[in-house]
Amino acid sequence: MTTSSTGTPADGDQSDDQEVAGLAARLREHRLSSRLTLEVAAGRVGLSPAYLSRLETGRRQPSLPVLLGLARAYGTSVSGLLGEAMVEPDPVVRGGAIDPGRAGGWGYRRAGAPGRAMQALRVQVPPGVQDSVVRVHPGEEWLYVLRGELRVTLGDRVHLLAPGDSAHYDSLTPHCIAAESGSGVELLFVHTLLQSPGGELCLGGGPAAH
Amino acid sequence: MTTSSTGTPADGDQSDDQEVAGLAARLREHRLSSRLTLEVAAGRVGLSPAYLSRLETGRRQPSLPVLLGLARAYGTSVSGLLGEAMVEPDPVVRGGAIDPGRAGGWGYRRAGAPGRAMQALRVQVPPGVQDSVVRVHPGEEWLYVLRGELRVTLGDRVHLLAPGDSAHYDSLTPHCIAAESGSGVELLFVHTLLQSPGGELCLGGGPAAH
DNA sequence: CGCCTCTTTGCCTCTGAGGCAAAATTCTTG
DNA sequence: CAAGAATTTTGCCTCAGAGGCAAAGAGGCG
Repeated sequence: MTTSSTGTPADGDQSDDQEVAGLAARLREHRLSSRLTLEVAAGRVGLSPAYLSRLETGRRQPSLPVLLGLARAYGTSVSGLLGEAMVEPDPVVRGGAIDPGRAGGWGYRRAGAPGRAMQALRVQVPPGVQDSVVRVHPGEEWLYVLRGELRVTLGDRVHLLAPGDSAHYDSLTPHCIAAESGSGVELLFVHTLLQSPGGELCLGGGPAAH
Repeated sequence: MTTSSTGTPADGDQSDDQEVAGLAARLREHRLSSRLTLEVAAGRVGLSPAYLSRLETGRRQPSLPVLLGLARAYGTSVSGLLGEAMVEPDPVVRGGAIDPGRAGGWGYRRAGAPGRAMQALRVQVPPGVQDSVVRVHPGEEWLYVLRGELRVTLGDRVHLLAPGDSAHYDSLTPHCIAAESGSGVELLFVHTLLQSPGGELCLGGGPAAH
């Protein structure tokens, strides 16, 4: 599914099927590893043993409440039952709804305390400039769009950020930014500083600023 | 069925409802934050806009395939849509199926290299001994049952481990262990050493060994 | 006011969730 | 090996509810 969305609606049928098939196996796995019988496990969730058997053999698909019940009964999460890759939370937080817990770390306004591992900048992205260089480096970055529309590429996903939107991501994911709107973009940029070997921070000029 | 059958098992009805209610809100949130119209979003997943509207207003519950499709369409996980607390993977790994990636860190056998932050022990838990002290300290612990049945309490969950089973958990979760079987338990115990202030490791005697 | 886009609601169909009881299979034990 | 207990699977039925369609609200805008 990391496959970039091809645009066509359903290419997911197969992977869905796979995920659901895995669910059946994982259900059985969990029950057996807890050394429970169908009857006991089913009773615990409020199901009939017959139905649970069908779930574990992939002949039925649980509804949402049943799925939640099973997850709880087995002391795991729905995500765990579905075998979902531990997806890190969406790096994009839209305007207004900025998680105070995260964006609240806003004391580092401007160039923060020198000793800090974090630095904040106010950046002007000129209209034409294409930050074509994809960057990868250790640390963490957070940015917030003040004016204009920003195109942020994180890994293979492209996000369009409007004023008020923000993004928080691991700097190890390949990333690059560019102005989407014709009049340039103004943004706030915060990142951790992991003291590059050279010691200087190459922040001065041009599109290579971040 | 969703109606909790016999009184005992299901206290989950409410939290389930809550989780499902959250789903509706989160669906809308995701779609709006992607600036998609019902029609576009629905088309992308292969649903009718009307149905998607019902999902977002909590008037319908998506089936599993639909849920998976939505998660993919919005670039998140089912877990994310359900707002599941990021559940750390089940600390208990049953016998045989020991994840090689984790249990494989087995080079520290016995008392590992002194400089290492990890140490391994072979522990005898006598029959009667109740390790009633709940421990909390920074670090990580891993244990493996060789003989007998071990009762491991992690947080508020009690796990029964048979020979071949293992558990891997953060030492910050309150934990205590005890012999379940009458003839005592024999286990391997590995943990990180975060150099206690006192400097000594109080490993010598009795039930306080870990 | 009329037109447009977007969302919600009424209503219908028909799949498939889920229970029950009987059959099949596996595990014990004499 | 046969009798019996425990566990899992299958046949069959019912009915809630998933999900589509088309029409009815709800805002914006000229």
